[in-house]
Amino acid sequence: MSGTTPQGSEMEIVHLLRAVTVELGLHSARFAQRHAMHPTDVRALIALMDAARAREEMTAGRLGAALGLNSAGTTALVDRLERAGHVRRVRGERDRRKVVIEVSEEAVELGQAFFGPLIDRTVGLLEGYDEREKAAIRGFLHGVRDAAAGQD
Amino acid sequence: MSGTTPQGSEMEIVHLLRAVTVELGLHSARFAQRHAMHPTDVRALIALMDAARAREEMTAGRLGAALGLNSAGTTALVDRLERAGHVRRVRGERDRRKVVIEVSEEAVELGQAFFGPLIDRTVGLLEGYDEREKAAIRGFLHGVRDAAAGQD
DNA sequence: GTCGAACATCTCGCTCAACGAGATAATAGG
DNA sequence: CCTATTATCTCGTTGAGCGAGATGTTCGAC
Repeated sequence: MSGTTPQGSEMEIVHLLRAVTVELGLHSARFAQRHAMHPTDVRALIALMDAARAREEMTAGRLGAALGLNSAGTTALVDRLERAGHVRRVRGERDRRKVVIEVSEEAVELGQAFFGPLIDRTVGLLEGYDEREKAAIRGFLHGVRDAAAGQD
Repeated sequence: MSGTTPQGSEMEIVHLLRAVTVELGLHSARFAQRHAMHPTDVRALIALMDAARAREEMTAGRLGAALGLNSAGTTALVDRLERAGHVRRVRGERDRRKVVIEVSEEAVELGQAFFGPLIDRTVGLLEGYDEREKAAIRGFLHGVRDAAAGQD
């Protein structure tokens, strides 16, 4: 932050954005460590809860693909989560080759207890802004997401 | 998941923020994979470049602490980075127990080539907003960072 | 109906990042 | 100098994730 940048205002926000991603990552890491899980396990639970909210069935294969794991790694991941009681394996009804992964109630509550307060505080922050300001925040985040996703 | 959402507008931004952190994480992962590095190696290089920009010497011990590695892991990390030519070990002049880690020019250029365009696009985005909107973005990011850092 | 190809998941053996414990080397204080 | 302290490295182990291949399931062709 020592003023060597020509446009300090913009770069300050860039660094702030990076700081936010770092802090959110550390927050997830704390959740992982507190519950004796690995970062991958947390990402898996988040993916599973997202799927549940979208009323989509998440199979072992889809989960592995979403996390960038191969079949062996996915099996080990689901083994770990199942052993810890965070998920259940359910053989697909329609297609019995599939293994549908269901998040346990206990894991959902764990996640809400840990991430809920952060979400509430963020929503609280947003309520302090008017529509034009919120539109700016929304537009900026949208743009950054697309810039990061589109880049090569 | 939908326990506290009477207002969709705020939750949309919360999800957008999470999407941004996911995309930025994937962007770093692409950088790591393309250069045959691990996520930890990328985090290490970023920490080293931050230190360099702040004109601070980064020693092996401080680097390990910043990344949450113990001494053995830190040694292995620096070994990897040195073998790949991304950093150099330099024995401390004043205190010869210390090992100062310096980032190679080549690694700096690698990082700029990959992250520079994204930063430029982000700055470009920001230039489209007026001061009040930028203040809102800055304030929001600031608040989220503190909320994530302060929690528990 | 039965056969074989395609598919979804699991098992086995391996590699390598990170850990714990302890060794080695250098500084500072009495 | 001799001891406590600090900084880094070495050794042996653990465990997540990979590649290859085994097992069980569906579906179309005949």
